[in-house]
Amino acid sequence: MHDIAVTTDAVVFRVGNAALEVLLIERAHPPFAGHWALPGGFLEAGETLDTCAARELAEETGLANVYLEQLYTFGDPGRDPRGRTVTVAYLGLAAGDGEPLDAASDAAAARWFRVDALPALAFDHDRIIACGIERLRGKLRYAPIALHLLPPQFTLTELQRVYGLILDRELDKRNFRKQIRNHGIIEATGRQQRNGSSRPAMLYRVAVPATGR
Amino acid sequence: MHDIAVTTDAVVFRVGNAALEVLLIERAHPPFAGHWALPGGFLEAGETLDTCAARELAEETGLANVYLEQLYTFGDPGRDPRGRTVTVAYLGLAAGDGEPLDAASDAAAARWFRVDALPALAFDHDRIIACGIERLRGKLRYAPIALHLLPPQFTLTELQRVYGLILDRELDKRNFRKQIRNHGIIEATGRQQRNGSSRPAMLYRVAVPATGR
DNA sequence: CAGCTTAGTGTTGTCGATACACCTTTGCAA
DNA sequence: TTGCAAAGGTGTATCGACAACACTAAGCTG
Repeated sequence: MHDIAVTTDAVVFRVGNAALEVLLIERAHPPFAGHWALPGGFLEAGETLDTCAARELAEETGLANVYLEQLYTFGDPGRDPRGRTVTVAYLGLAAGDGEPLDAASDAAAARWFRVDALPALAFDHDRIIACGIERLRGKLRYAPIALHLLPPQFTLTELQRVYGLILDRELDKRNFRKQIRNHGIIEATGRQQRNGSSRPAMLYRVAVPATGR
Repeated sequence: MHDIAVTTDAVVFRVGNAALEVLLIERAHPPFAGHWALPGGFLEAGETLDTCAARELAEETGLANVYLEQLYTFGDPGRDPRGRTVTVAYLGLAAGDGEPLDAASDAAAARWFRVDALPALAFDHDRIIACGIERLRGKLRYAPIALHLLPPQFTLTELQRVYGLILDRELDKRNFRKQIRNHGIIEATGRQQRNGSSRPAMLYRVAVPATGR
């Protein structure tokens, strides 16, 4: 109506080898062609904002089945050289087990970048990523979102690594395990995982809180 | 660009006589003329989202100098019968001391309603208010936002009343005062307030954390 | 000055968070 | 076969945050 465009952008995190990583695409078209940016694009006629974020993410990077929640909306005039654009940013969490990426649509490439070594970014996407990190850290303290950053079965050491890397500090193994057990949101599967030449670790999964009865 | 309009809406709370209240306007024009709704309106060319929310609130209700922060963005297709509209909702907090309201612009009237006795609302504004209450309760636990619901000087009893009404449960006076003192975000002014025929109460204000030095 | 109304104050028990060190299980190589 | 390297797994003591709980103080009114 007032010549305003609405887009969504997704800040998708995973925990890589040794650091928190964010998913970026290389823009195939102007503006900012050749620059790295968050996956996202224009809201289409019949779809919800949530759907738009998931669709654009899948189109440009091939990632599906990613946890997504709304993050913040950015609409400063001048943030897009094409004209007035309001973007609804989403926070996404992907398991670190390396679902393959598949750049397509407006993306020339798609890659994970360590959050402490980001390239130059298009638009105000650096601000949006900073906002995402802040939210991720904050929410980790009171919500079990870290589970979205792991495959369906995982060891306690892996889970602790996720917390440690996001909060950027070392955690005590015994205290960590005690907390997790008290909250009771995960449960042991019977299975174990062997990691090379050391003692195997118990695998855990998210506990479903006694449906039915 | 894609025939999408962007608006802002403000969910402004205050603590009234005996309950949490939200500010509504009576819509002067279709759609939903005569219905109650949140104050808000279309984003204009050069302004930020924050500015738009403050401007629309001031235009329609006369309230200025209200604390505002972004809440959530609603964009489901069908939420506005005129066509596709995405609204960025804001959470607002006003002091309960009764700055007078002044309905104008698209508002035929402006009034405070108890959140437990809301009229029928336009659009999806009931959902937006529910979202605002949830955020207010959640944030109260870890951020000193209750101070925005009081005048610059206030008594501890008043502050406790604010917390109690928002959380909807009784709080222990001694424990409450201990917590507040420990957090150290407010300080005593020298002044006292007389409330009729009883002992006067000490007035407090927000402590500025030692600027300068 | 008696009585009403609101302001203001401390102690105790419980629970969650932190700090901290050793034994166990496996694979591999000497 | 043994011993060594590498990661898994476990318990206790201390401290600070939070909940429960009852009386005295100051001012006004009749």
